[in-house]
Amino acid sequence: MSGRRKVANPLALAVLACLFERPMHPYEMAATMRERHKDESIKLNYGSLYTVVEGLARHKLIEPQETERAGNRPERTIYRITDAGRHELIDWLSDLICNPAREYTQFEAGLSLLPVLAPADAARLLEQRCLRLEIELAQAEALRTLVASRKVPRLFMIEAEYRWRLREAELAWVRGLAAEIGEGKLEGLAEWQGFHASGAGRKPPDK
Amino acid sequence: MSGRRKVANPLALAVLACLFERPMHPYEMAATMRERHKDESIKLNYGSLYTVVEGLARHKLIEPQETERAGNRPERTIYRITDAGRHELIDWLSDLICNPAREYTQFEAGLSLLPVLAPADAARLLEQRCLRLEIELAQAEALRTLVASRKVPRLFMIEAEYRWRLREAELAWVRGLAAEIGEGKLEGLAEWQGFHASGAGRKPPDK
DNA sequence: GACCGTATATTCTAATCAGGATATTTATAT
DNA sequence: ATATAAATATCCTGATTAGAATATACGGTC
Repeated sequence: MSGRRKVANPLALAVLACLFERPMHPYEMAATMRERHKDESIKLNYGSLYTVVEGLARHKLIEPQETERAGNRPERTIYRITDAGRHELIDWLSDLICNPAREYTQFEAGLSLLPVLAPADAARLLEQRCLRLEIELAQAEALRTLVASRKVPRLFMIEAEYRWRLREAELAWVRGLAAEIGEGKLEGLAEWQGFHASGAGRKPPDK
Repeated sequence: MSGRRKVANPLALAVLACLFERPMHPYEMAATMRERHKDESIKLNYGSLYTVVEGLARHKLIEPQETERAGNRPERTIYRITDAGRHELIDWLSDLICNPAREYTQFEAGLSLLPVLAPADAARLLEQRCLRLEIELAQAEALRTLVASRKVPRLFMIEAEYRWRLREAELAWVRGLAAEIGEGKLEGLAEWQGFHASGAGRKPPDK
């Protein structure tokens, strides 16, 4: 659970996890992550993947095993994990699991500036969000069914389950907030309205 | 609710919000955000702040109003928001509020790779997380009291309330998961254990 | 057999970002 | 009086990152 990591991108963790299983070339790692839907939890794009692999190799957490080519395709380098890499993987992963980290989400950023919007607009937008969250959750239902039918073991979709739970909690809370504003019950609503009625944010007259 | 923004860093949104109130120089924006605890929801550091302000000015969303110096301190530039900037602020903020965005959190990344850890270790780490979440929530209690005492209107801490709610939901879920693993009730646990008992992740013998 | 879309595989580049360096002023303690 | 710390204010630079560009192969269809 050491200090700052040499390679900090979570994608690097996914790379280590792939190579923990068996040696692969980068493109195959990407394919593996996609197939297992890990790219929904860890941002994956090729630009970053190759940079991250390079970084891991530079720090000896992984190393090239061989380069080969199939037919006339571009040559590809197969990497394997090192002992240091295995250690880093476990250490890093343990860290992520046991230490709640400060995260900066888009919605929280938006909420923190909510007073900028007029109360009525805010209420309408929050209701919109509820609708969209409901749609999202309905779509997730399909995946739930998949797990329930034992086609995919729950363990392998545990991160999706976590995401749903948080979305549900979010929905419940946002619904409440939208209602409170809509029904005029939020503390401080009068001031908020007053602030906007008195022309906040309009272009100030050039004196 | 347009496509990709010219300046995408949420800090830029905070800058626009500050200038929506009144003209300021960058350092004052930072001080304002800190004072209002907005830096807990929007990542703030000086390096980014000045870059972002420059970007906003380049795109005419804000513009320098005057430069002044107090005593012998570095000269400072006071910016004001433009009409385009006011529009962008409302548009962007509305977008954040009404569209649930895909977020990549550290914990979700960790969860998605949970099978890499041995079940017993995973359970222990998840319990650890619960303890730390409890501490976090206990500390937040102080802020709750502040709001309850009407020193700070609820509206101005609404983002913190949201964060607590999600943390509470997380705690409940993680507790459940840790218990299921600990008590051997998780579906697929036997396979997971077997996988680790059979030497997964140990250095493969060089044949 | 010519065409088109998708899969295989990597590299390049422009832009963004975080962290620290810099330099002065004011407040506090010695 | 002097040292030290904290606040004021900005800028620089290396590292990271995302998106696009590149190039070949394969599988199906008209």
